[in-house]
Amino acid sequence: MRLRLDRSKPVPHPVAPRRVAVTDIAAGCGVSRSTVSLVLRDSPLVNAQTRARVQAEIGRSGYVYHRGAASLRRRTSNAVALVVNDLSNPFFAEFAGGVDAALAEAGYVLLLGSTGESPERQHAVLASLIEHDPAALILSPAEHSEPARLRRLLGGRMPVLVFNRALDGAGEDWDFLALDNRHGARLATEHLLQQGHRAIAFFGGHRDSSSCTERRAGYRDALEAAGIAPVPAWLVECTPTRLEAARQTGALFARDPAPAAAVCYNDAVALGLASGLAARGRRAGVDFVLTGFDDIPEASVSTPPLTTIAVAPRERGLQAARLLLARLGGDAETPRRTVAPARLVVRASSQLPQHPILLGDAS
Amino acid sequence: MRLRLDRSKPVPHPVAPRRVAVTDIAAGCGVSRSTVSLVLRDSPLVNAQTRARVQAEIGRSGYVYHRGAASLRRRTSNAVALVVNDLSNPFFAEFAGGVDAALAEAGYVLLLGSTGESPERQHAVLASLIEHDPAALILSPAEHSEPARLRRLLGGRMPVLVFNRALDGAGEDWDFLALDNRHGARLATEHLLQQGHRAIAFFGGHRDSSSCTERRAGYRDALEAAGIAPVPAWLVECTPTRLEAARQTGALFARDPAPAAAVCYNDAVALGLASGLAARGRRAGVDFVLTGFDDIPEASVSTPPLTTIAVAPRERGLQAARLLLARLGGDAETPRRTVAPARLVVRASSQLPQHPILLGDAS
DNA sequence: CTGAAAGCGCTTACAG
DNA sequence: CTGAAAGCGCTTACAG
Repeated sequence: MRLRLDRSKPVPHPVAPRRVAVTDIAAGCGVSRSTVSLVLRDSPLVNAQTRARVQAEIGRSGYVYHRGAASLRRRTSNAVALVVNDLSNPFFAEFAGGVDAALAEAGYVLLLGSTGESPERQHAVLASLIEHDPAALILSPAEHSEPARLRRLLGGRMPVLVFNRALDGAGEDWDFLALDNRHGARLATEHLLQQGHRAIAFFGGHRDSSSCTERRAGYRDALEAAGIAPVPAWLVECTPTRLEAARQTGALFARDPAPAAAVCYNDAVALGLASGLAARGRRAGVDFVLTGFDDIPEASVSTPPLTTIAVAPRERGLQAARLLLARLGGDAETPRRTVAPARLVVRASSQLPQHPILLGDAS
Repeated sequence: MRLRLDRSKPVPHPVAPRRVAVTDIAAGCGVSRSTVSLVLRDSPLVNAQTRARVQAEIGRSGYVYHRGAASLRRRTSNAVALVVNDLSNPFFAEFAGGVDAALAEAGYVLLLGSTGESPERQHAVLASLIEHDPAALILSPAEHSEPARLRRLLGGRMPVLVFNRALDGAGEDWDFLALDNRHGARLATEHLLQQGHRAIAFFGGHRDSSSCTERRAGYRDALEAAGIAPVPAWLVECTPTRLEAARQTGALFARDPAPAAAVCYNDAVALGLASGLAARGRRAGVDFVLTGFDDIPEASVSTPPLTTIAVAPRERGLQAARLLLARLGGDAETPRRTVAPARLVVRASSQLPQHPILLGDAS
């Protein structure tokens, strides 16, 4: 799917008729265009009766303010661009919903693009969006993004907030809103430790993704704090989809001793693991415990319901938009890096029913 | 949450420095602005060497095409506005994802807004979006929208496609992409009938919403075709959320004889009903069967997995965008009303295990 | 094949 | 308090 950045074709239409413009309003009520403009922008300079006449004419004529023209002249914009991975992913959909809500409330408009995790597509989408001169950009970078290339494309044109995935070296002046991956994974691991488990794997994700690295670090933190040496064979990689996780289930049990619990990279992986276990005659939450990450809607209705780490993506969206709006408002105080809290949500998948069996070499 | 349509404040910034514009490119390589413009738009009129020089200068200078200015002059736009209910709803998130993909492929950009089912918010959001002069609009109307008011606001300015909810009387020139609610509900009902059930309720939704009316009609169609008279007490209304559905479960069993099966308004309602049944000691898919509508992601992982009607929201998004792009391209052939197919997805919730018990007065 | 001029719809000093 | 003039960045006839 190639993006056409072709400028010749957007509308092969017969040219539109001239629209109602300030000129028409001015003529319609015998004032100058300047006066109409002042009325539009609620200037206190205009005489009340003049204002009323102009407003009546505006109502009558079906006039629509042309923001493009105003932005061109004033060199400002009330659009904010948001680029995410994919709206089919509820995490990003919720995030986008939060961004949208905060922007609408502030009178801004949202320009949306998606990358589908492809740096090429990301480049094309951003190139297309910046032509619309957004006042700011919120970017959840595709995996394998090149910070320097993004920097070159976006320049210092506008405030940029990077979400979710670090973009090291892209520039000190870009904001970064991070999820607390490390702490979240630590919470999940500690929760399993507290229930007496010691043979705990880390399942899913790709080592070269920053969020996976961070979550693994949190897992290791918790194990080390408990005096447990991580078992390398218990770090199982897999593409973070349900299907792949189900397929990779066997890898968890390839070596002896096998783990009896797993901190999963995310909820999709955890749900896949649960069905992979079922296929091998084991039951999640009964003879194997696990935790997820994200708290997607399915987590609470799956069987068993999934213990997971909630990151409140909608709240992150609100937060991201507000942070950026504050920058637009001239705020130079707020630190560039914000880490959003992660919260443990305990459900049945991590709790053995009735007679908890302590597995592994519990001390 | 009031929308500010205030025009004075979007950017309280110090004014931006002048950007690199065609004038600079022209000066930078000793040609006129006209020539630069022709190069930008890939005109074949330009001499190959001149073109090369101009392109080199464009690359060097970090020039970014200003679509706002071009659109102003040409009276065109390559933005399309999309207004949905709420991105937190996976149905709309998927739909928006499809719209986005089709638009991006065609070189268009997406302006997104959401109504949260409020006609007031919808009005404000649309008023804000049209100031950005979108080439077309895709609108999934909020419940209780007033067609005439929308018509007044939007005028005949641009092609409009209404999705999902009929907007009668808004204008013959607007496209309408409908889901086949009636046929979908009929399929679900027939599926239950084929398994021998006759005591089938219709559960959830509000009578005054068009999609509920249509789905009820499909339910009635199937019953009547099977020679069964609908029992009025088996039409149970409830707000289509999981929680409300769980609360209303009792209403299904208020009268004797009680139904032993239900066609639910949507998946959320069906899942709520399943937990409401559990709370009363009945098990969905074991001693009560049910179907949903939408095929949300949870449907396949719930317990039991939910038989439902798939409407493929992402495909609807692609379809909506393509339809509108065709209109922009001058297509006058395509009929104004399109009905998207609904497909039955059979899972365990509608199938009694092992020994199907025929309930009600099976003939 | 290239350039000078006008204009899209708005706003902003600057006069009055 | 109001108006005439210039200009944001682009494109489009029209000459040459």
